[in-house]
Amino acid sequence: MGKIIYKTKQRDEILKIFENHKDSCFSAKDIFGMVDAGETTVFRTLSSLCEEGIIEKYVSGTGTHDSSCYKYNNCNDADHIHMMCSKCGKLFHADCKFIKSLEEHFMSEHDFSLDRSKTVIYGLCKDCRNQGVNDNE
Amino acid sequence: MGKIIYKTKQRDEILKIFENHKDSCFSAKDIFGMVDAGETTVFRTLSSLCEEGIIEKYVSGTGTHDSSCYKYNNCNDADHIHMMCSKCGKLFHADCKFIKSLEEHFMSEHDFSLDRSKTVIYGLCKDCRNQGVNDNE
DNA sequence: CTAGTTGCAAAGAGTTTGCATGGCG
DNA sequence: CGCCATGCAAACTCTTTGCAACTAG
Repeated sequence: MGKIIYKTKQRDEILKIFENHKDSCFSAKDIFGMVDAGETTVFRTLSSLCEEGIIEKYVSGTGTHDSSCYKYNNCNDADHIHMMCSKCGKLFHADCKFIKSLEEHFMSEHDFSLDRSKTVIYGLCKDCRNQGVNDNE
Repeated sequence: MGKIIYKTKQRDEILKIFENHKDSCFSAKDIFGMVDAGETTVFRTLSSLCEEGIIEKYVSGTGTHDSSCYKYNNCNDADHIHMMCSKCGKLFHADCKFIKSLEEHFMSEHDFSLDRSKTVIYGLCKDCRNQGVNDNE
């Protein structure tokens, strides 16, 4: 059957970071800088945690060298979806009942079962819109 | 003022691919394999076309080696949003009025101006759901 | 002729793999 | 003690940059 997961210092440290910041996104590099573990271990542990469903992998298309980011998966019970500002890169929660009807719409009208944890709505957040700055880059 | 865009064989070939497959996504590598142009040129042309708003850049978080993909931008006049199946990777259109209210909701309730062309809804398409196969990878 | 374009080669960032060592169960 | 985890170094993928030759306007 499946492999046994060992409890090690490195895995523990990494896991704690996500548990203590359930709403934050971290890149592999972020994590690497925060724990006492090798790069390889960080990547491998992140992969494992993803497979185990404990964290979720996201892709941010903001910069030139885009790196994946990882976040604690507390979407199981919450009715929210993520919004990412394409300008500042911040991640927000749409934590409301509307999401329910969103899912229902996609299911009934488009035969598509929306995956709340994978979907990210892109756009501009309030602050970035108010700044009105239109820097093309 | 802005730079003049030259009409070259390479740019032309690349552009034609997108125009002839307005609903398909291509990675830089795909394009590279389809035209007679150097890798650098492909990347640079794709960037240019993005800046000009002719195509759009997407990020696909499906595999291990994630590469960006590019698609013709026919979103200017259409009221649709994209749905990508996390299993088969196919891209669908949600081409309906609901999107309007979706945008309105995010704006009024969350102060977030949704970017239709960047946003991709992830989930499972009809076919993949019906197959019922739950392959973990 | 001039400014934008091409493409090779090389650099660069992010991520994965090979392999020997180390540690949990 | 066996199997999984660790981490260094090296490989690999995707993308960008430098630079000299080229070409559209």
